Amino acid sequence: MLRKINCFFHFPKHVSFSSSSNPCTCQLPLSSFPPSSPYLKSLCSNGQLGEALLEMAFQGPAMKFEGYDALLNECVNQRAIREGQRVHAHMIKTCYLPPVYLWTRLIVLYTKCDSLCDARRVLDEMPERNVVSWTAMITAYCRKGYASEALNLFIQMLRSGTEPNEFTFATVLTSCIGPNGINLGRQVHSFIIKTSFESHVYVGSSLLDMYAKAGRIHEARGVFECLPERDVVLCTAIISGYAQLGLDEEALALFRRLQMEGMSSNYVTYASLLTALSGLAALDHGKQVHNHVIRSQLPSYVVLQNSLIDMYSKCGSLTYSRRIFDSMPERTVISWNAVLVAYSKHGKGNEVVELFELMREENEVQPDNITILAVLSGCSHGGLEEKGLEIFYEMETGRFGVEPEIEHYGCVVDLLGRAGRVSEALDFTKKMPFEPTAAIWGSLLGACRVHLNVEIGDSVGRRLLELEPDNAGNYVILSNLYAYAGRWEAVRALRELMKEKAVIKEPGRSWIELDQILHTFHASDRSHPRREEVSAKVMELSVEFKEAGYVPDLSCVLYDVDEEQKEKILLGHSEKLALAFGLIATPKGVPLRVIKNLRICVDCHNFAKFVSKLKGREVSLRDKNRFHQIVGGICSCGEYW
DNA sequence: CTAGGGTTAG
Repeated sequence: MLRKINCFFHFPKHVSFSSSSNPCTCQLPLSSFPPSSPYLKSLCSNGQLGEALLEMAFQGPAMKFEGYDALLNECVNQRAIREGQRVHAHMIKTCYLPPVYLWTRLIVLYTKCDSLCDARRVLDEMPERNVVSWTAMITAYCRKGYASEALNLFIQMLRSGTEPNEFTFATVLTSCIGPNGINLGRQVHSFIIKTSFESHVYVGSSLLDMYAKAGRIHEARGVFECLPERDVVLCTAIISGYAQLGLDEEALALFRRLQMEGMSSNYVTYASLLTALSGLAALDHGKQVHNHVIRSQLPSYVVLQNSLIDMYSKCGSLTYSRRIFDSMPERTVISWNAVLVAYSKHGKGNEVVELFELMREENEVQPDNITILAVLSGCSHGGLEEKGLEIFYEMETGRFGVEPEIEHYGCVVDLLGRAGRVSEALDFTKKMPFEPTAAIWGSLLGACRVHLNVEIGDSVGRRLLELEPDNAGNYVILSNLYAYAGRWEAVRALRELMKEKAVIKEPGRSWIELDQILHTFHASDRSHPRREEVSAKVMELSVEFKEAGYVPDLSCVLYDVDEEQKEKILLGHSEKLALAFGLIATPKGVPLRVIKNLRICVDCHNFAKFVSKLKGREVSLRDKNRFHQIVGGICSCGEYW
């Protein structure tokens, strides 16, 4: 209605203006009034999409490029798909022939409104396409995770003779992520070199990320070093590349170097850095990053807060972890998962269950498969097998909206095995709808070792060795079990088999952080400046502990040497070195926080209990899977890990 | 008009 009034107001003015240039205009019928593009544009820029659509209807076939452009622009801004469809329909009805630009705006509109089919239809039906139209569609497929559609379309684009540009390359490479995409990615890389886009930062970041995510970190680094220009995203990509591969020291070192060279950081950079610090359990560094984040008054980014939750928990500080979680103005499922995992790894089963109940009560975010995994493994580590089973059966009814996957079944096997219900666990693996993985057999074997079930352990262990002949850990556990049972012949046979298959054990490393320095120890590495002193201290402790009842567990040594040698090997284990160093280098009563890259061995676990009891230190040991919080000789793991 | 890096688990 408003428009009509306006129209009449404008009428006389318009006629007088037009008549001066073209005297015939005043006789034209009403429908051919020259349209008021500025008016339509102002409606659009005010966000009055409804009014603007009325104006469009009023103008009918007189609609011009500017009007459509303004309308589509605002539809994109508002993600207004229905309104956009009306504009689209109007073009068709009035036989308007849009230029490529407008067709492309339609594609963009549909992709931003998650209507990829509509977008694709436009692309297929428009009379001609340019690089932007193709790229917009490819980008949409990439973002939605439709990698093969994206790549097919890219190929179709090349066949059509359209030259890709830097936008196309930056986006299409994100669909070459993963082991299968790498070959195609290399081809795209050579194409990029041929077309001279290889020094473009956006293209470079994408390329780098592709190599990093395929585990080809040297190639990623090569791309990084060759780029003439660097920005935050590129620097973050290489740092997170290292961090995601567990190359935490490299990530940290590179961050330091780049920072000295003047790199700017943003919240993504910090999140990636925190991932590396979590891996290293570098609490002092982590706190420094946290302080920096607070001081620089960054807005509250959920992603960054999530990283902080994880960092504190993996550095052993559950309190801080929870504090971050509680202070967050908004949380995603990842925030909940991170804090659930935190409690789970610390063996706090009750807290896990409590928090999960709170999550369901608040009902702001829906649990996902990882949530349930964290809860189940929390119940397992926390000794709540009945509760865990209850939750698993509830999951099977579909109550959480998450379908049970093989990992969930694995948790139940772990749960039953840990509770000593080993044969039930074995039955469960037979009944579950998945083929058991090596991890599941491994957890069952662990249960057999702890509960000394040689019969099941024997058959499970054999299957496991067939399935995973290269994993040294399996040989160790099975050998432990045979040793407990006094089956020395079997121990020997296992050792032969290991030699035959040339299984290489990943070297065990342990470290401890003192004043922002990580002191790393390794059984056969003598590079630490105080290494001699540390070894002497271990010997001294061993003597002292033996008087108090410590008996070295020689079954932890797989080498075929005499007992004296075995004991010597045990005393060289990296965990003991790190503990001894902690005792030497910190004042009495200070808790010791030791991190190990592998599972901790039974003997070292025992040794640590003596440290806590006889030396009056709380010992926090983080191994590959979980935390061992040892106070007064009692460990939070309940002797099962 | 079209583009790159990120947090939980394993």
